[in-house]
Amino acid sequence: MIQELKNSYGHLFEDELLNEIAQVGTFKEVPAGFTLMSIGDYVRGMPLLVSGAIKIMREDKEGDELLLYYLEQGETCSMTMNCCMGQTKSEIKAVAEKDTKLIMVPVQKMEEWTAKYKSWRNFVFQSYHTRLNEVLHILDSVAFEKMDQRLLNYLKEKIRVNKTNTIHNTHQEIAYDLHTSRVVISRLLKKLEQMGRIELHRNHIKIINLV
Amino acid sequence: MIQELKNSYGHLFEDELLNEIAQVGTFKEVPAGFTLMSIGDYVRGMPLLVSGAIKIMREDKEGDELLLYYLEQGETCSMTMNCCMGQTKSEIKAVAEKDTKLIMVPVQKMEEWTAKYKSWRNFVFQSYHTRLNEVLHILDSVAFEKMDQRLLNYLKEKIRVNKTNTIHNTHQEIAYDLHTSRVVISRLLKKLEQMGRIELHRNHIKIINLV
DNA sequence: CTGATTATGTAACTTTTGTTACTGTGTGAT
DNA sequence: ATCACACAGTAACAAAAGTTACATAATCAG
Repeated sequence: MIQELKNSYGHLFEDELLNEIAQVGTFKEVPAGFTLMSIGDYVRGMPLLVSGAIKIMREDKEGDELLLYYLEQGETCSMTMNCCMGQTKSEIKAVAEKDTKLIMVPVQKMEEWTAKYKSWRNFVFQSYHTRLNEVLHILDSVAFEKMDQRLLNYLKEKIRVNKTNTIHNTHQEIAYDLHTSRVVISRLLKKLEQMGRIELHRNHIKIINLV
Repeated sequence: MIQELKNSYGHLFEDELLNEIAQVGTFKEVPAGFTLMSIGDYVRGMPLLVSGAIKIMREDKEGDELLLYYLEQGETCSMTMNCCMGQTKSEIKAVAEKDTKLIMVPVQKMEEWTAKYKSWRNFVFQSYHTRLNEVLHILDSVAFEKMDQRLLNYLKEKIRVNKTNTIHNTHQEIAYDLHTSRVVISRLLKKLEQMGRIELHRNHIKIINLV
């Protein structure tokens, strides 16, 4: 584990902190599609991403969903910290977007390290900073843009995170992520295909040019 | 200033920190409607609210606006911290909702105090925590609710912050806050009036019962 | 008082999004 | 092969939100 840790976090944390993480953290490997957290779960640990990506979604009591952002290598989830601090249950859902390796750190360590290590403090602040900005961008997208533009943003982000030109999702899954209906997504995707920007296939979409 | 400071922050910070704030902070008093910050402004200080309330709005380059939340006594703006950390320009607009008293603290002090005072650290974390949650709730509202419900939420929050049953706004102003058009707001307000839940007047709305 | 300005009411229409319903077509299990 | 099922295409319609246009009423400056 210590090697994985150093590769992803060596440039961020001092050796002493890396050792502490190695001591109290537990290594986890989850396959794509694995649900790491659901709405209502109690938060026990803080994830430090080593490789892969995790999809973070907002989910309300009625089961309405909305994609917030992806966690990637070297990142953590400030939403988790958020829940820990408030002693509240999770209001988000976390699903592995790819096969993912991560280290879980008990939440009790968080405050201790915040006082002890400047690098940890910066990491936590940086994380809050990034997540707040990402949530703001999603808010911009939902509040100011129409569904066709939101779909384009979605496809672009998806190929960035997955480093591929083929998106392996059904129209229904995309509809869930954007909180709309399958018919709406099929309609808009068909338009993109007619513009020659994508190719539609069963269970996957080939990206030609999103500009 | 030290007295104002103690009233609002005495229970949060130790005396030593209160003294430091008093030394480097500048006291400010602004009237309702005063714009404290616009999009593109550089962030020079961090506001500590002493009394009153400040309306925080998201604003994009096209001038689209959306109300995010209100800052109240004893609170600060993590959006400000957010901007400071990233060395970026402000992506929000701040307007005094009521006559407001506040203390401006130079941003340079932030990191220094974060290392030095546990109470400050907690305050900053708590602030990020609260703001992230508030932005999430706005996101829920925009993503999952229809305009009639969003308008109700808006009116409720407005009377809570202003501690009054009369809202002194034009329909156009409300439309800006919710990022919709004046006609839509007039339409929905008229429905609420017909339900006997509000009374409409020129330049103000009397709240009867929002349940 | 008069005229200009601002706020509101409302009709008529368009656009966008959401819903229902039905079709056809791959895919995989047996 | 055949059956069941999940996925996608599409039409027809409904609902919500946005737009344009105009009328009327309150307010204010001169």
